[in-house]
Amino acid sequence: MDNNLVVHEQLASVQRCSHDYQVSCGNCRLASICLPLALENEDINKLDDIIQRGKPLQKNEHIYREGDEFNSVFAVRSGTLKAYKTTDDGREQVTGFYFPGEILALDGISADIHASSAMALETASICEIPFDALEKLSSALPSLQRHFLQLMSREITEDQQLITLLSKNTAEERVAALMLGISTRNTRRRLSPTQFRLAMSRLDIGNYLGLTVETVSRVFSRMQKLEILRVDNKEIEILDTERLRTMASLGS
Amino acid sequence: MDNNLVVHEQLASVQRCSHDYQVSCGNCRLASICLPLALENEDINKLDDIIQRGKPLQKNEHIYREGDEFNSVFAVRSGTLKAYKTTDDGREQVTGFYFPGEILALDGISADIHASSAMALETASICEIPFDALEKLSSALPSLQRHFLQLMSREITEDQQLITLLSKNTAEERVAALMLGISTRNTRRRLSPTQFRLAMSRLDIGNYLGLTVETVSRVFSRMQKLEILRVDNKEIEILDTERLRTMASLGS
DNA sequence: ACAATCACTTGATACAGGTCAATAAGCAGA
DNA sequence: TCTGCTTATTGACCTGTATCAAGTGATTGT
Repeated sequence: MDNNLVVHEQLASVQRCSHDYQVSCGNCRLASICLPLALENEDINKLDDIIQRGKPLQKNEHIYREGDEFNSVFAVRSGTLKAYKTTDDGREQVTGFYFPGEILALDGISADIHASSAMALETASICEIPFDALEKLSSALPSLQRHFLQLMSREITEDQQLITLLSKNTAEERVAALMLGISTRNTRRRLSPTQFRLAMSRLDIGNYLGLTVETVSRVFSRMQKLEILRVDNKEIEILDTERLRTMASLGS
Repeated sequence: MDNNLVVHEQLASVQRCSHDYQVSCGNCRLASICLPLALENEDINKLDDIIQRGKPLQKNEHIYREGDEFNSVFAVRSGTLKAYKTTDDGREQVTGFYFPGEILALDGISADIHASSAMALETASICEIPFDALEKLSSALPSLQRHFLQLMSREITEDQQLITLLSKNTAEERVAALMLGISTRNTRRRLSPTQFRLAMSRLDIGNYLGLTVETVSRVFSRMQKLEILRVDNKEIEILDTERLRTMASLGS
């Protein structure tokens, strides 16, 4: 319990830094994993000029909704977001979770209309990057063009991994893979790879992984019993990364 | 039976046209749905200059394999291909089928290594587009840059649709959606939307849709009994597009 | 501080689709 | 044309996860 509090405080303080409206790409601690990656200082300023920083989003607020006109892509500065589509019969499909440094709305480029909705799972701040300006700047800066194409390609490979997960893996394997994924992304962001708070509900997790809430809950309970995870509501501690990894890659 | 033969002949003759090695983007009948889309005549020639056309691939030949160095993307000129990944435990996950006019290997950009393998499901011819040259040309031709980004974005939205399909839909709905998808793509390519020959095996279909061969086979049989499809081995005729559509969108 | 609502857990039961098995129909090579 | 091999179909049975149901624990707004 006390432990959890400590983690909260760490997370909160780290995130508070970047809540600063005046932050620029040049001094953003996420620059090394976000769009500016691979840009020279001088070029970062050019990118900086086109980026708009708005006021933080509250929990459950949308950045954009499916069907909205597409004008910008968005970088997460702090907080966690989910992207989701609404199916013809009104149900929801979560297509991804987005953490600081990651880019949203890449699926809107194809039809000039957002193909999914994006909602904050907790208080979050984002950078808006007008797409027209980004395109122009990309033409002039080959390394930015290259990096942006790589980001899009990464989105494709990640979607394909999810496809494989949904198509081939058991409930246990899916949950294990998600926990490992979050752990890895935390490492990149210099946060603890073994202790974190899930911003998303069991419903969102289940929805993302193609499982019901009940199944997700049962898997968590089972993993706790096996002493692979410690689960205290949204607070997760990975106790045995090795066994978790084995579990995720089909117990081979 | 006789009917099927006629369809074969039509397909074969259409494909024979584009088997011509000397074809250029300017006179390729797929120009309107492929990369040249949105380019002026003069610019098409520039694109043409960087494209390499090789000799046709035989059935089961690979264009590239997962892990190969990434240098080019590929456009399908004729035939059908599948892209697939091999999972850690050695199983296969088909991530997509590719028809004439469609672009493969977009998932290789992110890590400069092909993230999947691509195999011909029947005799096929392809255009190789060296990526470095395409990047340079894109910087100079905004409409090419835009179109290429749109292609990548389309790949993302298509993957997301597959994610939804795998996560939410029954076996019947998945197969129905695939048949409709092929029908739609055939329309774009000015082929019959109601009669076609599947280049892929039941195994590939099942693999793509997260189902076993047996289930795919049973679904086909059921749809035949309901007089929605006529199935004669790989030959498919859609008898009732409306009911097929209802089936695909969750019987609502 | 208190409802009232919402999120999560756990158990009992049902069913879609997987697995195993046997057969039939295509197809490639001799 | 025959042979052997691969692919597809069909049936019987089994299992993992959904569904339904009940209860407990969080969170939110007043």
